[in-house]
Amino acid sequence: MADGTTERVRPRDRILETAQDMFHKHGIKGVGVDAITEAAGTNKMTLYRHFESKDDLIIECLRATACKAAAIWDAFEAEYPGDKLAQLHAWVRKAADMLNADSRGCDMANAAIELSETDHPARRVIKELKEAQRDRLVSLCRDAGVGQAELLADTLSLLLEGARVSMQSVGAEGPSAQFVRMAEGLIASFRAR
Amino acid sequence: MADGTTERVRPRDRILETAQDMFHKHGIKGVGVDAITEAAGTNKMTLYRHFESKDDLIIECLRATACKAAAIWDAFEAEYPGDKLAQLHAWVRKAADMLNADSRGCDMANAAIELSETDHPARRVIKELKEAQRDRLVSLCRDAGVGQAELLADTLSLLLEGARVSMQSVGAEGPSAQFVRMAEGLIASFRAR
DNA sequence: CGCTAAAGTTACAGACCGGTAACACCCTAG
DNA sequence: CTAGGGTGTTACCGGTCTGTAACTTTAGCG
Repeated sequence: MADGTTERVRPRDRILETAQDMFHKHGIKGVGVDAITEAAGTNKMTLYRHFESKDDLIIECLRATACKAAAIWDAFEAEYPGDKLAQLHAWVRKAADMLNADSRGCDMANAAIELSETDHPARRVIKELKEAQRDRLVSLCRDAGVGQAELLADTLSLLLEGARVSMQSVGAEGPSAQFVRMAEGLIASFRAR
Repeated sequence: MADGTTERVRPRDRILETAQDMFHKHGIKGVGVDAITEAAGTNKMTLYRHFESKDDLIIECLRATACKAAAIWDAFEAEYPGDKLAQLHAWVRKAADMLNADSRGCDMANAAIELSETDHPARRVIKELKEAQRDRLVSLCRDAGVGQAELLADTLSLLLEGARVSMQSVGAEGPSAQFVRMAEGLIASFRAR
């Protein structure tokens, strides 16, 4: 303990990272600020000096995860520069990898379900970030030369979203196990016409 | 108030009905037993005389909603006796209707997300009930004479599950708006081969 | 009527929650 | 060396949560 990694990083970043991880694993309402600060090696006062409230922390966490997701998208472009179809297949592969590696699904979708209050401040952020991801997938499908790009993108979106939640209800051996086959079949089908 | 409807129904059933409704609207962790009993026109002691714990109440609520879902399935058979393909299309229509009528999604999926503890007693019930629904959809697809019935059923499952959660994150104008077109397209595509 | 079982009432225990106040500390910039 | 901002510590507030105890009231039924 007391290693450089833990000590050098600013408390705010440690809190943000820890909160992301704990919200993801245990859900937002399943984690209290005390548990977060303790796991982050700090205390509640420091948290409230950097974040207005727990709701504010939640929002910052969602923005942070959205940033990480954007970095993954950028990696597709870096790996297959200009080849949008290859990037689309990479998206399918990456989505499947993340399904297998983690069974707690999408933080934003989970948050939307947990925070049922329609006027919760996090809701508009969730919608905004999810719409950005949707736009990105639509663009990818369109630039890959697929007809009805929006319909394909939306179908893939729902498939992935469904796979992530199905994982949590029926488990990994359920319908989500066929995600890659479904997605690839859809892409092929949309390209054929 | 104090009308026959409220008074005649046994407290246990009133609690069960009210809890289902409130869990659905506000989430499981978003509503306490006090609020449930008050809304049900009774009190906490009576609740705990009929249910061992809140977890027990949760499980009974999930079983009750599964029963209601089963009744909807039975209605398909009653409306199109023997015509499995018509029943499959009725399933799509009904799913879309429920998407439009209510934006809080599937109680079982929501519960699975909210109750992140892997050993929560409700988890095995959720899995069991979801698997039963999956089996039913697979049978319907198979009996409708569709090749690769399991794959079609699983794809439709994920699409619907995704639509229900997408509804809660991006809203009704998001990808879920295309659910019927996607589902019908898939059925047609699977039947064509 | 009178008995009994179910239901209502009140109060409480013990834990946890988000959030704040007051104060001591330490590290670094000047 | 010193001043000051960031951080840690402790204690606390008011509220909510699940669950229980003891007692009173009500309702059905022979």
